[in-house]
Order: sequence, then structure tokens, then C-alpha cells
Amino acid sequence: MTTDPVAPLGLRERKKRAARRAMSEAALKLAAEKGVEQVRVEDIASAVGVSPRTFNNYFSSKEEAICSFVVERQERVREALRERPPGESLWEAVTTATLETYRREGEPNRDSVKIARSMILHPAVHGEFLKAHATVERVLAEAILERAGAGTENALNARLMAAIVESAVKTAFFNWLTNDGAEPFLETVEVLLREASAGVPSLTGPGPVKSPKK
Amino acid sequence: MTTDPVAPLGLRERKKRAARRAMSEAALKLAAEKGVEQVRVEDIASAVGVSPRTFNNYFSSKEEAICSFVVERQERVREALRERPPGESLWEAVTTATLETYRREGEPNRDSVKIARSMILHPAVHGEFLKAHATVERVLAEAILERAGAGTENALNARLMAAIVESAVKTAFFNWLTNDGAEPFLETVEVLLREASAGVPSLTGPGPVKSPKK
DNA sequence: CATAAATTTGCGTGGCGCGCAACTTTTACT
DNA sequence: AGTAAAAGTTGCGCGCCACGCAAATTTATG
Repeated sequence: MTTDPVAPLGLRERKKRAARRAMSEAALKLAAEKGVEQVRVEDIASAVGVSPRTFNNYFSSKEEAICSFVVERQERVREALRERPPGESLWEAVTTATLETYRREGEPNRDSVKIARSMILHPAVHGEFLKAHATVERVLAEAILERAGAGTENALNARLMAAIVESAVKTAFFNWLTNDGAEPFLETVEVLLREASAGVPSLTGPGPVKSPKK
Repeated sequence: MTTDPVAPLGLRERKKRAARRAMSEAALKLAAEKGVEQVRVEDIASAVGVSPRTFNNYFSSKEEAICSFVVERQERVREALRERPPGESLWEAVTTATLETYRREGEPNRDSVKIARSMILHPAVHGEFLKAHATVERVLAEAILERAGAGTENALNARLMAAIVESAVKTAFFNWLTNDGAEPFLETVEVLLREASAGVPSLTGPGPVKSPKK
């Protein structure tokens, strides 16, 4: 009953992960092909050779399966953060880890923007997508706290920092989605992270805003 | 078929709004009393003297009804923002309008923290809650853009600013939720808004981040 | 008041999530 | 290796839900 996360993972665990991954991939693929509405749990289950009941042991809805990649990616961010050099400032480390991870995935495929949009804006999926991002935020806050040194003092700030970073990511992604992928996602994330780090003035500053900046 | 938002609203429209409000209030009340799981759409519908089918014409799920107050509150924020003096800086106006609106509601009742927590963290409700906040963010971004002066230049920054403000609000609220309401919500929002406006340094600065102070 | 427009409602359908109780596979221990 | 326990899978059944459709009812308009 050892839950040693380092040990080389027994057969049981490996199978479970493979099954989970297969289901989420199938869910994503099918939803992209046929449209979210047109995919039933049964379709996903049979696509990976498992019973619908088993699918529900892994995911409590097809929407959750579709969005689970979001959370999984954050595990990679967490690892990337652990590997940032100790000398680096907290913010530098967090943003670099985040950007690095997204860069590794590459700029999202422009051809898939319409499909992605219709999927993510679909009401049922949208809720799950946001839930996934909330989880991501929690994971990131934990990772930040781990690096900053746990302490009740820092906990709230870690959460705010995580929330701000995720705000930049989500805003950039949404921008990409609604612009038919015309503006590159990665660059936008970078820009927004920089603006957020500089604080509010940078938000009202560069653009032609109503009240003159002082 | 006039959709004049100024005209004194015919009987039709008033009834619809009353019905909607009644349903969302009933949904919230019943869910608080009996627990989310124990409330069926039918219960809410009959509580306001309407058919279940009609309920679904207004809300596509009971969770949506439960969370609809979040979006409605944002309409008040928008109005508050419109009434900020023109001389005020954008950020000042936005945060003041937000804080003012929340202050008008008063510090959330500490006795209800457990109920609130069990409701909002309930998976189905959680998704809707986040969807509601996403809507709030959109509404706020529009209001900001309206004040800043529309322009493609500003659109992205407006969205980021809205996202940051909402980050502060959500983080403060979540903090309140998980601390059994021990830390006051309103003050926390204020603190976080100030920190966010100052940018990253204030997040890493005050606390004993890298070098332990004690 | 008559007629058009909008809203409510009942009904039917397809689907879903999960508790439960077998059944099968993996693991742990001698 | 052999066996018992633990964990995972599956079929079944139940209650519930969202929504299309068309008929009935209510409100608006000239």
C-alpha cells in the first residue's frame, strides 16, 4: 500500500494512467471530429475498448475528459518550476517555467482555432474548462509556495500570483481564440505577463487612454 | 418589439424579470437549506409556482440559477463605474466601483460560510460559479473599455485589467471561504487590489520570500 | 375587440451519473 | 508458487435532467 511517488510504478498504476490518457485523448479527438454534442460517453468508451461504466470511474463527464489535458500540462509547469535555478527571482522563475512549458507545445495550430472555439465555448465544456484552470491555479499556487517557502504569510500572495499568471495565460488564449488565431498566443502571453508584473500603470500607460498618464 | 432599455418596461418584461429573480432566489434558498444534491428542478419550479419546463426556459440548470446572482451583481458594478468622476484614473475608478458595490452588500455573513463552501465547492455548482465569474470578467472588460475609450489597442489591456481585478476578488473570496470567514473578505480584496496594482515587487517584497526573515 | 406576438406548459426522447453487487485482475505474503 | 486480500471492471437499474415540439394561454397593438 506504499504510495511512493518515486518507485517505478506497478502494473496497476501504469495501466490506470494509460487508460485515463487514452480516454481523454479519445474524448478530445472525437469531440473535435464530430462536435461535442454528437459524442456520447458510450462512443468514447468503446473507442478505447472499455465499458461506459468504467469511463465514469475515471471521469464524471465527457467534458471533464475533454479538459483534463489542461490539468496535466500544469504538472509539467510544476516540474519546470522545480528546475529553475535557485538564484532566480520568484516571478522570473514562475513565468519562465510557464512560458517554457507552453513553448514546448508550440504555438497552437491555427487551423484548429474554429474547432477549439466551438468546443471551448460550448456551455458544458466551458464550465469544465474553467474548473480545470481553477485546478491549475491551485497547483501553481502550491508550487509557488513550495519555492517561496511555505508560510501563512506567503500563502495568500502565492495564490494571487498564481491567479495573475493564469489571468495572463487565459486572456492570451481567449484573445487567440476570438481572433481566429491571427495574433500569436505565445507572444501575447509574454506581453501580458510583463504588463502584469509591472503593475497597473503599464495597463493604462502605453495605449491612448482617456485620462493622461502622469 | 422595441428593446429600448430606458422605456418604463412593459408588463411582459417586468413579469419575466420577477420570475427570473424568484427562481434564482428560490434555487439559492433551497440549496442552502437542503443541500444542492437534495434539490430537484421540480422543487424550485413548484416553489415559485411554475412548471419545470418553464424553469428550463430561464435557466439551463439549477446550478445556473444558483449562481446567477454573481452576474447580476456585476451590472451594479458597471453602473457604479459609469458614475465615477471623469478625472479619476482608470484603475482608481474600476477598483472603487468594485469595492463600493461589494461594500454595499456588506461583509458576507460568517455563519453562512460552511453552507457557502459546501455549495460552491460542489462540482456542478463550482463550474457554473466559474462560468458566472467569466461572464463578470467580460462585462467588466467591456465597462473598462467603455471608459478608457474603445480601441483595438485597449481591448486586450482592458481584458487583462478585468481579469486581474477579478483575480483579486476571487482569491479574497476563496480565502474567506477556506478560512471559515476568519479573515474579512472586504479588507482582503482591498489589500490584494493594492498589491496587484503595484505589480510583482509587492508580491515578493513584504513577505519573507527568498531569505527567511525570522 | 381582434389579431399578432410572446410565453407557458405537457409530453416524449435520448442521455447521463452513480450506487450496488458480482466478477476479474493485480498485488502481497508465506 | 499458492492463496487470500485489495483494487479495478462491468452490467444493471434508478432517478434525474435538458430540450424539441406543438398546443394552450397570456400580453401587446392598432
